[in-house]
Amino acid sequence: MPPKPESPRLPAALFHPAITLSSGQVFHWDATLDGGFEGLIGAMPTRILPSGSSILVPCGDPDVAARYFALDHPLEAICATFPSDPAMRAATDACRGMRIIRQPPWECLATFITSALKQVPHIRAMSFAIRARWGLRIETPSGPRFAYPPPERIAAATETELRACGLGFRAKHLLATARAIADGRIHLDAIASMPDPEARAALCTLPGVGEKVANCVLLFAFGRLAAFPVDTWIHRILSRVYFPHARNLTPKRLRDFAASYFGPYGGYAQQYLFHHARTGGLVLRPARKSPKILLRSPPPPHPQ
DNA sequence: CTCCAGGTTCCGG
DNA sequence: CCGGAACATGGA
Repeated sequence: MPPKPESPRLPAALFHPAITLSSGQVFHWDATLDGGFEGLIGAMPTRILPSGSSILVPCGDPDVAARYFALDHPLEAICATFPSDPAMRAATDACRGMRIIRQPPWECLATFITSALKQVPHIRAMSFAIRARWGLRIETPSGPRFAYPPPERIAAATETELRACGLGFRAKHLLATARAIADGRIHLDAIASMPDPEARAALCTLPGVGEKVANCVLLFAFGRLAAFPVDTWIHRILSRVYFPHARNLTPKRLRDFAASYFGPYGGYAQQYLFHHARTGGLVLRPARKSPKILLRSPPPPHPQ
């Protein structure tokens, strides 16, 4: 349905929803035919539609949307703090308007627990399966949607049921973490007010949460813009671009480098590098364990 | 068939 | 602190 003429309008001079919502920080939004997006912010049905230097909010609460999409982040100033090497500049140009959004902590944490060794489309599929099975059904103008189920709901599920959502070995981790939170052994809102190192350490006590997932939660839910998740892509980028001759890069060395090189908005820099590389802007061949050998002719058959 | 994916955990140097 | 291996599932 077309947006009503009186749709609330948010000023957003530098906000690119398509890049933001496809950049692998959140997984449950749908593009609409008119170039907008729809999804849930928590349990609030929301639709946004870019319109010039602002966005229309035909459905949902504009204030909630403004906070969720972090329209208060001073993007120009943030990008100005990035190091000015070629890779960083290219990524910054390619990702103009991408924002690090503020997700509800639990659904961010749970989703990234399921993300281990999965591709972005799989993470999305698992999120939808979990939502459809245990989430609150919410009617929206374009049909029903499902909120992410709270920890108590997942804590009451079985590992088998979670595996049926495609979680594999991640099912055990999500279940144990949901129970830790549902039982009150861990308080996410307490973590929200801790300094970065303490918050990171607290998150890492949860099953299925290591350095990388903890940093994703710090960055994508708690607005800790210096948090720098190192996944396979970022590992490749840092190795190839910044340590082209290093033999064995340890996680610790990459952490130390990232913290000092990318600065107070390292999380933004990380997300721009990640998305630019993942969308093909930075050509990075995956490191193969056994490099393929080019042959002039096909190898002869080799029956046993 | 093989390889890989927004990793974490557990184990032995 | 470091390197390896196991861990499920689905798509290329």
